[in-house]
Amino acid sequence: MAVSAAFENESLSEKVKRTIVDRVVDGTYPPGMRLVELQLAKEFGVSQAPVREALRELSSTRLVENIPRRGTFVRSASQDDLAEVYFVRLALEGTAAAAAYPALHADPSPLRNALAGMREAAATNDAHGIAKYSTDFHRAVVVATGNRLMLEIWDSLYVEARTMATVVRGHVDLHAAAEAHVPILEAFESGTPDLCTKLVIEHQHEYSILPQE
Amino acid sequence: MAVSAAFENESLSEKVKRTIVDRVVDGTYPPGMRLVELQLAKEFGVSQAPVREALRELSSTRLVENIPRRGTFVRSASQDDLAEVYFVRLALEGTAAAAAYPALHADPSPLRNALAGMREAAATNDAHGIAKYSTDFHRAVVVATGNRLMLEIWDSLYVEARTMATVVRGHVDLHAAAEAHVPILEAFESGTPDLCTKLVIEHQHEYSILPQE
DNA sequence: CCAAAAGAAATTATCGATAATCGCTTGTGA
DNA sequence: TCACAAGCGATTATCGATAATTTCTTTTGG
Repeated sequence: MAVSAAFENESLSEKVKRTIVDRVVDGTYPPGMRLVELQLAKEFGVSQAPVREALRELSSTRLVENIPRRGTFVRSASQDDLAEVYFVRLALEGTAAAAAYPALHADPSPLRNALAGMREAAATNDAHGIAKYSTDFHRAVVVATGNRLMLEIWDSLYVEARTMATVVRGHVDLHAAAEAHVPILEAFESGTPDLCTKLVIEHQHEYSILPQE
Repeated sequence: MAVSAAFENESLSEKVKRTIVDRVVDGTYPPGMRLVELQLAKEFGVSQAPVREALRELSSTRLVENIPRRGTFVRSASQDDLAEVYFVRLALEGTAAAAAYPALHADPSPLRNALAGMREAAATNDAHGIAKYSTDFHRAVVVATGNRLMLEIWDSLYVEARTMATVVRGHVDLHAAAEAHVPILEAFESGTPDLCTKLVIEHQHEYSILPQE
């Protein structure tokens, strides 16, 4: 079978979705490529329905673009598109930071664990790991607000996938990427809500500019 | 035929979608109600596929909730849920305001038109109109950032639908609601980006608290 | 009388087939 | 030669039917 079978309890359309996400992220399906429903269905050994469903869902997250009656295409990860994502992250995470302060000040372990993960990944030169734990770190801030809607929206930005693409392609200094999170952690531990917001926003700005060569 | 036929060129699933949105907003499908695919299909005279597709899409916009293999349900518009929406709006619109400043300072007509619409609606005691133009006003701020992703996310919050529900049910003073937007307009015309952000956030706060009786 | 299990009913997920539509190619007439 | 229309191949949108799963009901054993 072509689609991953990792999560046994998953629906077909979810498996298909994960597979397509992977292939878009790793470049197997390059930007602009047309994704034909029946073609993918054949490739994955399923019928059109789950593929169509997966594509529609990915379209709502902007990983692909669906034009009615015409088809769906892999979105270009152009600089402009990435900039839009970073701006939205800035809005969400910046606002989330102050709201998350009480919870994370009381228990900063989610941030600490993520930082520890990043450091270990940096030590072993593990780009995947950096992407994962960096995502964990930022996600923890949103989680700590207790706002499920914001978390859902944040998740729909596919931060991990995009971070991975950036890290893998962009020759990012892994150690520096890990340590860049330290001031934010410290602000939650011993700073103020406003400082947290400020640092999160600055952090976002750095990365929204860095990734271009 | 049960589904509206207004836009002739629309796909079935879009017609179905619009119909469901209408019925959720006007309370025909009350919060918590289970929406059974084949049942709706029969009601609308279509097959399961377009209904399923419509429901999935509405699920991605959070108007309904889809639980895999279990069904989809109309989301409750509880106070908590509304608070989450307002917090996300605060994050998006607050951040958008400063970024929108140059464009709206140069040409504040979208805001002016929306305000004019609100005033007219208030004069004729038109709750629908207030909801529509108030939505236009806030949306214009997001539009002016030029960030399509943020606009899509903002749109997915169904601000107009929720505003309408609030206005219709909540005995809101229409004149006051209209005039509350004046300081924001003035800030874009003759203030600073930071002031815009500040006022937009305050405006959001007011309304995130007002609607409870 | 109650808890667990077996069976039945309802509903979602998926399938394979067909209808509708789109974009391209080819042919036609000026 | 070129604008345009008819025809064709490819693909999306929709259908009706079936498989898989969940939920509800009933039965069984203690």
